[in-house]
Amino acid sequence: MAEATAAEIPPYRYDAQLAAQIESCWQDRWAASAIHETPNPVGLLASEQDSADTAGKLFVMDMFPYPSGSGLHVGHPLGYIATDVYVRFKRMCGFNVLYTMGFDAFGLPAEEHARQTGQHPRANTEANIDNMRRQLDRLGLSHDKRRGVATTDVDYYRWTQWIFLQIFNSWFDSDTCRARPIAELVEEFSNGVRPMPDGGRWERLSSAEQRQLIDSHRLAYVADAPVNWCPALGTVLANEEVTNEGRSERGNHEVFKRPLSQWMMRITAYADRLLQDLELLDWPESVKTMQRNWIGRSEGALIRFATTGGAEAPAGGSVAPAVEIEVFTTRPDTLFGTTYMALAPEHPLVDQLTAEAWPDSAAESWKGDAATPRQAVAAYRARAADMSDAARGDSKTGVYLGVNAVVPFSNVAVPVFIADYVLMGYGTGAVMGVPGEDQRDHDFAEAYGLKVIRTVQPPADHPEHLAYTGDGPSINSLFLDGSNVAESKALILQRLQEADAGQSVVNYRMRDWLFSRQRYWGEPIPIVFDEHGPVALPEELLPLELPELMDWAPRALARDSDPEPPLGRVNEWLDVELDLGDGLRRYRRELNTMPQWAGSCWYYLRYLDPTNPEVLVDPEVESYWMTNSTNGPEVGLEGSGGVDLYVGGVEHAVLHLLYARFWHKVLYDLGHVSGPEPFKRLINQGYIQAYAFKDSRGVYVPADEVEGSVEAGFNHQGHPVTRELGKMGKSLKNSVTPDDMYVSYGADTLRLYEMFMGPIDQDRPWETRSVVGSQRVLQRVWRNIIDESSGELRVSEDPPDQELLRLLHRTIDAVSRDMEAMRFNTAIAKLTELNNELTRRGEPTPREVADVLVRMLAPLVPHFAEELWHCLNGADAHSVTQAKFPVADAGLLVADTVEVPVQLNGKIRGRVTITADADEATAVAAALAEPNVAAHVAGRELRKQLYVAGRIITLVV
RNA sequence: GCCCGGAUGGCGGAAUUGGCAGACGCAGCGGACUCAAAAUCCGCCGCCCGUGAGGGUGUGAGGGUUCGAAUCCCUCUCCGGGCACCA
Repeated sequence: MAEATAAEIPPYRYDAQLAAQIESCWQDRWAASAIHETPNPVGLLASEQDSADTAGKLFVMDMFPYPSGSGLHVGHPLGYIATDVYVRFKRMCGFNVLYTMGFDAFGLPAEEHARQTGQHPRANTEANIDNMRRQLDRLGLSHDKRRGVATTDVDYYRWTQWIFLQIFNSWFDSDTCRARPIAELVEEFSNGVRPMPDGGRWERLSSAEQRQLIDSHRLAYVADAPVNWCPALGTVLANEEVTNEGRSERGNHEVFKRPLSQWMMRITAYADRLLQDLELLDWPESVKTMQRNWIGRSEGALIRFATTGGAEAPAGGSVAPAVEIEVFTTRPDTLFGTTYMALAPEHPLVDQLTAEAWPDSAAESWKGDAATPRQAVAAYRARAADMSDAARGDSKTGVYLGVNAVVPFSNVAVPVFIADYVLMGYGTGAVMGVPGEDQRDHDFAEAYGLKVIRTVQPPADHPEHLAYTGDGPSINSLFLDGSNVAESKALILQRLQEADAGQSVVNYRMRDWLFSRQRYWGEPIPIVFDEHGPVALPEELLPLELPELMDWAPRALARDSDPEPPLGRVNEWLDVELDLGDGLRRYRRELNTMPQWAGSCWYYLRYLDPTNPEVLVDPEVESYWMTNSTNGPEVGLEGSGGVDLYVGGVEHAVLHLLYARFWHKVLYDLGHVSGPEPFKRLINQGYIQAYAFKDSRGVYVPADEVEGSVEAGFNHQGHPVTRELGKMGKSLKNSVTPDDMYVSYGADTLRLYEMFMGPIDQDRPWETRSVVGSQRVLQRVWRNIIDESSGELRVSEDPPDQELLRLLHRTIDAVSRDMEAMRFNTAIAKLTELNNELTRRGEPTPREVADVLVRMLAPLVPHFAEELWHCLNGADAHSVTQAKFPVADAGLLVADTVEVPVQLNGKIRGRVTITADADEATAVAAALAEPNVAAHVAGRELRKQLYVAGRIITLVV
């Protein structure tokens, strides 16, 4: 059978076998000649050769992958292929392009996978990286291999720790709105330039108090806060890592709020800058919107309410100081519609406020069936604590504290409740209940029989049972009456300020970033503790290496257990004797590690100067690659700096991309980078989807074992199954691996197919049976240049005729523009059209055409093009990588004559061929002479005529 | 509920942003070559009427602007994504 096959298939046909030979041959030669290595302007990676003739620099990146170990499917490399095609194109246009790929190897995914396979995370991670490298190398990606860092490299995380120390040793100066070294804060406090928060004097504080004050200003700080504890993962999680349903983003496990002492990053200090600087970025609008929503800026007012009644004076004390409740509201204009007050159950004032006994005014429904307010509060709190945030969702419940609050100006007393629907985490954890203008408050008021006072006049047809949130004149509002919402807001704010009862304020939804993880596989935090708190390790002690632990798995997996960092199991590591300036002393190490996001916050910077032992990145190298003002005609986006093009999945819209922007801004403030933003242009590549099949029980069956068709129905081992479209992956049993495609078609065919499937940012369904189309295209190109049976060139030395030459240059023009705009699907279509014309002619291809065609194909199918390039130019020729991308001859783009459609009363009635520079009269005359047009005009009077040059002739009769 | 995207042949998609709807590919149909099949090459391929030339109709639905609308405006339907007691 093998013989028969060999006899039938021409020996030099471009098939999977030949493709594999070509691909491995050229990959070896490219590697040997270091052809993809990109020089830096200075430093260890500078080149001796002068590279002055380049068109400029370009820094292109993919979001680096987690080496998760289950290997790649064909959906993973979509973005990588796209960047590689673009990078190769730009190199051929003369750009000095930085392009490489690293691995995000610390963190939960890698450790969870290691846990499942039982291997040590380091061994597992290294094996996974090797496997992924092999799969990716096979695609022929033109990475500069010298620059591909892994976040788990000691040489890399040494600098992650260094950045942590930079952040720890900084504070946010809200006057200048930027981070400054902590030493400057100490200086300002001690020399009196900056007033102390409590009005005291720096020298009067003990050294422990001084440290406490300073520590409370740091951008990285330890705080006791309610955090997201995920027992199943054995760690706490950032808000960004918890889903709306109150479960872990990774693994979908239960998450509970519990107070713990944890490392936090003061990202909230940067909320406004993170928001404003989005304007500088060329990012998808949807990602910007997600970040805006996450930051959640809202303008409103803080209003203070006095309270009456309530708890008696503390034992032994005199009179209890008047307790004030502070609320945040975006609608201060509705103040006089306040008919109750509601606090979060966890609100710190609740204990002070709660009365000993129910006052006479208390309605039965407010008491929660309890004998005293304290009992009611205790019962209600116990119930609330047991529920996740999400579960607290739907109900509108609460209990009365037995105490009243007083509305400023009107002096109306309103009852104070604690209520589920008020969240401690937003605003002040207390709201003024305004049933007239807020639907949630309206629901609550209805449930507890509270009054509804409208303070904005609703339209006549507004239903009685609904809150009115629109604009209108204020009513029932004393001095606000008659003003509209905006006017009333301004007016009440002014009066509140004068009365010292409130002020305008900006509130954010975003919280500080919880930075500790009770996990082994992460960067150790370079901090030790003495009896007063955290002490930074000096830079000389970096890297602080992660100890090799055999017993690394998390243990605390029960719901009520406490987090237990694995690093605490190593006694000799836990306690350490150091001389940090005060002589040799014992310290206790920080046992938590950094979250998965730490390493990915700055890897793009290390790509620039990966081997620099002195600094994170040489400033000259950094500003060379990260300044993009000279590059591209974009208006209004200059000055952000950053990676020229960043491609990755939309799933990182708020996590990685927000954290990285935050770190970059801190580094910018401290003078370590030259611009305020890390990624100037962002593209989210779409997902590759695939059909998945379910049997009658609803269980997924392997998609590659399913037979049948849409018409005939699908079946698996004789049983009918149903088809659906979903994300490719193990869970849907619908993965197709690149390795499968390499065996059947070769890497270049896979590249071409993935780029041809559709626009880069669109989801698209994978169809293995369509891949053959891309292979056939390459086979036809091959046949137009190489004789399949002899392997000889099929190229003529004659110049192409005018018609072919014009087609060639039209193709160059269109393909260049498509490549620049990353519209690879249409670029491929146009190349296919040109090649189809060559096939149609059936003659040997003119060398000039073959040469240009091969160069245009080189970015898309680099091995294939390299092979043909050397067939055309001899084995000793330089690489097609170093050839110039063809430039269209403008003179050949305009034809002498054009065929123009004729539109009569809105319908196309024919086509006429006229000279390209014909005027309207000539064009219309030609149109009227066209038989079919003439027949339709049939003597009627021409009412209107129009000629859009080269496009259309429009006639109206 | 709010905010973004989408919807074009049997399928993936194209249309220079208001100017020939369906490029290119898959699938399908017909032909050439072949003893035959595969491969290759040539042709057809939205729907309806017509032998044909051609005519009608057609870009989720309805309306509008325009000489001209897949593209702009209004109303609606469906699909995908994000946010959601955020005071």
